Amino acid sequence: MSVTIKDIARELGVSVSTVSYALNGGPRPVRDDVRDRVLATATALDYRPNHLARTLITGRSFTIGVVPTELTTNLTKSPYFTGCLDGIVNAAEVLGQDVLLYTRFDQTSPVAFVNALLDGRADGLLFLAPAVDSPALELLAGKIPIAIASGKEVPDLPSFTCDNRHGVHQAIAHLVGLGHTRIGTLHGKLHLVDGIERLKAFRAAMAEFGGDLREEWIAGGDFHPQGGFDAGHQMLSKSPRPTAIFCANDEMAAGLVQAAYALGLAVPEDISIVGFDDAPTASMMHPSLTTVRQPLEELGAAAMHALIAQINGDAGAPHIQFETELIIRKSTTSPKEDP
Amino acid sequence: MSVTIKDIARELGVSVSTVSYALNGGPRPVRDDVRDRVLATATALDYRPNHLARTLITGRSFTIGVVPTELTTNLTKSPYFTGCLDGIVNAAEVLGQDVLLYTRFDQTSPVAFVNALLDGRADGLLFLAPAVDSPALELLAGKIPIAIASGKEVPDLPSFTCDNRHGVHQAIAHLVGLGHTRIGTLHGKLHLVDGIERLKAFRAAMAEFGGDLREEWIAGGDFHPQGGFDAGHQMLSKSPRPTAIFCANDEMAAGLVQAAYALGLAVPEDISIVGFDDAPTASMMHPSLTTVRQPLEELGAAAMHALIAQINGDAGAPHIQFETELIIRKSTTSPKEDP
DNA sequence: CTGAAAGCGCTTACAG
DNA sequence: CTGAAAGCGCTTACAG
Repeated sequence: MSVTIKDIARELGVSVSTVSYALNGGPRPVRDDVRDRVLATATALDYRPNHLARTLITGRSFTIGVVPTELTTNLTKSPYFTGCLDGIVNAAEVLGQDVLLYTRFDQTSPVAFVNALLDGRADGLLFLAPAVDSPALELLAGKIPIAIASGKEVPDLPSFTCDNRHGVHQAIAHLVGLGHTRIGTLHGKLHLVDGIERLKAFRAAMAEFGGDLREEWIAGGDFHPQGGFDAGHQMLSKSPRPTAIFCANDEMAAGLVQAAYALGLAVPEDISIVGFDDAPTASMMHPSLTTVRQPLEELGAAAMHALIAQINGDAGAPHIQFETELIIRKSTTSPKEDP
Repeated sequence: MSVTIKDIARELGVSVSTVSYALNGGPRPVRDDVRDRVLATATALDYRPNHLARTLITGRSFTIGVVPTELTTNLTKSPYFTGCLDGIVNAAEVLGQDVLLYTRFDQTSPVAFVNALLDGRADGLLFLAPAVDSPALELLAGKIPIAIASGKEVPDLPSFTCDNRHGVHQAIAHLVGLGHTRIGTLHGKLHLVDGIERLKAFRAAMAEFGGDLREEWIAGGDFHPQGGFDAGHQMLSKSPRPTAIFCANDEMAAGLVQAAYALGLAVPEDISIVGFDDAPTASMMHPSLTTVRQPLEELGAAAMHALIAQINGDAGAPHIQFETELIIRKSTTSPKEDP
């Protein structure tokens, strides 16, 4: 039904190999006039190469599969996801790769999941914040090139994260510097590396600075705005409440700000709030959000480059931690004097 | 190198057709014990079906290609894009489709571009805000199922937009109702339908309401925050300046707010600002943004469903306009009395 | 420089 | 219920 190299070959009375080599410009030489006629006929017949057939033979699809954590609804609403994807897509263009989003997740079995990822369409897989307990990475390792963004380190697989420990330390040091001692945290999902590490780093920093660490000032917000609102609302309703709260991402911080407002609290006067990521919204919120910036685009792009390097046979599986940067805005100030 | 149905057939001493039918559960019946042995052997050998080979024969990839307007850097930073993509991805999961992002654009020739999109990997193409002068749609029509989001209507192709005319009318009516007569606009890209229609609707509404329409209060902002800042800064520096500005999207509105602040103007006291889209940032900005909401997720999802219907042979190419909704927030108020 | 042929991993008529 | 074979549209040794 669609035009193939066979049609061109028949039309011209040459072999399909000649057509193939002419179309590809090599590697076998083709007589100039033959090549010209092949090209002209291809255009005349409106020939279009079939990427599938070529990939089936060459084993290269020039397509990278992106595997998000899990398909929660509104995946693309996540600033983490879009930030990384941005870097990935930009790098993909430079590297001549297309991006296949694996949006279907067969939760019934890891095997089905893994099979779906190994169906031949992608030359490599880029995992975005994989769950630490996901068996997928182990099942996949060695079977296809893989790079990991914001996941746990796996031997022989390149991985890219931000320096969570240092980032959280910057945030807590900032709050302590402002005079806070009663500091709480809204942590993220604890099956994700970023969730685990930021909570751990929070505890470590509080211990280091001798802050007033109370378990009721530690709550989970699932990395989502609503979770931040709910957990924050509960934490701020208690007495005594913290004078500052570190949130493991900006989305929870946004929810927390709303919770504070709902309780009639002023931000930052009554409660200082720090986020993480420096999502696009952070600078536009009211008040603008003090946050720990991680370079998500660079992270996604670096993972993409490492993946392509791996596909091309370049050895090396770097584990890179990107530096974080504390961005001080208007959501933090010194605590009020105790009454 | 990887395990194929041939390996299973050889292992069991049956034909590849039997293996194929057993694996697929039909359509040809396979004796129960044979089927069980095939399945067991497939698992034992760690067999994984090759999606490419199957697609090559069946002509169905269960993959939809998403074609963004153009690959500007930071594509995924656009709330329009992520909003639509969100709906697309959600619908894709429901419909059992994967999403291929066409990120490489061969700007050198429309033919090369079209060929890339017709390479066999996608069963259908979903265009996001295609340029009105792009030859791609005409070249592609009839060769592959297509659905269009926020593009111009093409006969026989399903298309989905919001009701730009009514949306802009709502915005201007709101401003006029507040007492504004000196109203300007920051328009978007004029090679996109949304850009064209919103500007046209602005002129129409101003004519209808008898507002003070001046050409120097009409400027282009390219749909980007920086463009909104630049064009807004210039417009607000002039004298007389408008008391209200309608922006063709929220990103430009955000830039315009910054421009107003940079000039020492208060929002909304000195200048009322209305956006379009109701992007996630709109409610979090300071001041929160009055804007015309269009249901981007629904729009993306509807386009996806129409595309799949088309692939499945269901006739009909609906041209649907989604209703807009005016969301009144804090960036608009009555103009100050003239001094 | 060129052609005939094998083969990538599948599906599916065709013939029992 | 099953096997042998053709074929999807390509690339690439093999043999001139």
